[in-house]
Amino acid sequence: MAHHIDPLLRRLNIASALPGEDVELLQNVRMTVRNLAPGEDLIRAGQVSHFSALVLSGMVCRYNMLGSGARQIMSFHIPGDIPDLQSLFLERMDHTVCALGPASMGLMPHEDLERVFRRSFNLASLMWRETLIDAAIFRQWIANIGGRPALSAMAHLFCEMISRARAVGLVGSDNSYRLALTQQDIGDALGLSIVHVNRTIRKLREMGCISWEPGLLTVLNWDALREAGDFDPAYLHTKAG
Amino acid sequence: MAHHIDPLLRRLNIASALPGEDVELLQNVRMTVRNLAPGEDLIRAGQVSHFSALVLSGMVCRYNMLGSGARQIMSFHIPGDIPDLQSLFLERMDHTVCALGPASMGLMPHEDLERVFRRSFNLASLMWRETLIDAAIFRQWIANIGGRPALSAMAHLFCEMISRARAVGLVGSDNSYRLALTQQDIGDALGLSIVHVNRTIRKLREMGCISWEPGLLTVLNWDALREAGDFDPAYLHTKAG
DNA sequence: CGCCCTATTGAGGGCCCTCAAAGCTAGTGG
DNA sequence: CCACTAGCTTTGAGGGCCCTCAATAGGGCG
Repeated sequence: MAHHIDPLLRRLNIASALPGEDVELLQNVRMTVRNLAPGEDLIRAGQVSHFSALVLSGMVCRYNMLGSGARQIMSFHIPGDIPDLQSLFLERMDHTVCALGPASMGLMPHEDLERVFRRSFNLASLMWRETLIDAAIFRQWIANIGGRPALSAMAHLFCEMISRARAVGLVGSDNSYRLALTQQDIGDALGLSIVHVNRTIRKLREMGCISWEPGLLTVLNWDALREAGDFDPAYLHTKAG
Repeated sequence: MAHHIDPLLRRLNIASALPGEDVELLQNVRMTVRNLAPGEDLIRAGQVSHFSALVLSGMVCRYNMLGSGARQIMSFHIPGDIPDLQSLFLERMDHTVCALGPASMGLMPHEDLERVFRRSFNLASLMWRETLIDAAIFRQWIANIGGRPALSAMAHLFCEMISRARAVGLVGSDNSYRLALTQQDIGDALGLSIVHVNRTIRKLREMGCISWEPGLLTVLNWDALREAGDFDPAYLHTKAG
C-alpha cells in the first residue's frame, strides 16, 4: 500500500533492509504536506523549527545571505532528502531552506521523530548516518569551490547531482535529469557570476560532455564529465557507488 | 579525579549537564593515546576505521588531495573535538585526518562508542548534535570560500577559530590563541595561494585587527575583525554565543 | 655552520568579475 | 491573435582580484 513515508523508506532501504517493526514505526510518524511555490522559503535562518521536512517532489536548496548581499547556496536537495533534519537537535536555523521550482514537502514533527529514534537505535543510527553523508557532501563542496577552477567545479556539481538522482531512480535511461536550476542558482552555489556560469556551461557543451536546456541536464559523455570534474563518488557512501 | 575522557566531558557539559550514569558510561570507553608528529596522518582517505579519535592536545585538520595536486583543507580541530566521529557510521574514510603541529589523540573503539549510544539515547543525541554542528561549520566554510573575498574570508576563519577555542577555555585574557597554522595551511583551507595569504594577513595587521607571529594569533580589535569577516557566531550553536 | 622550511616582497598574467545590451520564452490580458 | 511584460539566457568589453614565477630573508635544528 502506498504510504506517505515511502520516499524515505526507499532511500533508507538503499543502505540496509529495514525490519518490519522499524517500517511500522516510521509509518506512524505524522506528516503534513506543504506545497511550495518556486522561490518560496520553507523556513528561514534564525527561526526555531519544530518539524523536519522530507522532500516529496521538486528541488529545494539551503542558502545563506552574506553581508555583501550575495546569496550563497550550500546544498541542493532532491526527493528522499531531509534537508533540515539537523533542526531536530539544533533548534535555531542557521540557514534558510527554499524551493527552487515548485516543490512538495512532507513536514514531520520533531516530537514524533524523537520518539521513533528513542525506540529504535537502528533507525536512529540510519538517520544519523544520513546526516553524516550530508556533511560529507558539504566537505566535497568545500573542496570543489575552494580548490577547483570553474569548469571543473561545475562538472563536479553535475556529476554529483546525477549520481544522487540515479541512486533514488530519478535519472532516465538517456542519462537525463530534470535539474530545475537556473544559471543564477548554479552561480550562487559555486560562487561564480551568472555571466561566467553561462560561458562555462557553453564550454562543457562544446566539449561534448553535456547538453543543457533550462531545466533539463543530459550527460552525453559521462567519462569526460567525470574527468573534467575530478569526480570520485566514494564520498556519497552509496552501496552502488 | 582526572580522567582520560575529561576533554570530551568538558565539551559536552557546555551544552547540558550530564547525569552521573552518562558520565560513568563515557568513562568506561576505552581510550588509546596516540601521539602524532607534525604533518603525520592519523588515518587516510579510503581506509576503513575502527575507532574515533578525540583531540587531546594540539591541532589537526581534515583534507583531501585534488586531481590538480592541491591539498584542500576542509576543517581545523582543537582539543575536545572528535574529527572522525562520522567514521562510526561511514566505515570508509572519504578524507584524511592529519596533525598540523605535534598533537595527541585519544583513540576510542567504535565498538565501545556504539555500546554507549545504544544504552543512552541522551548521549547519542548529544554526540549526534556534535556532528550536526560539525556540518553547520562546513556550511559556513562553503559560504566563506564561495562568497567572500580573501580578506573577509580570512577574518571569518580567525573569528571562528577564536570563538571555538574560547568556548573550551583555550583563549587567553589577551585574546591570543596558539593557532599552530602555517600560511600554507591557511591557503589550503581558503583556496588561496601562499603569496596572497601573506599579503592578506599583512592587510589585517595594517588594519589593526590582529597581530600574527607564526603560531600565535592575537585579536587586537574584535569588532573590526568581526565586521571584516561578516561573522555571526550563531552557526556554532554554543549557549554563550 | 649549513640545511630546510617558512615568510616576505616584486612583477606579470590569467581567470573571473562588473557593467551593459540584446535575444528568447512563457505567461497575461486585450 | 497579438501586444506586453518579466525573467532567464547569451554575448561583448574592460577591469580587478588573485595566481604563478622568482628571489631574498629569517628561524629552527642537526
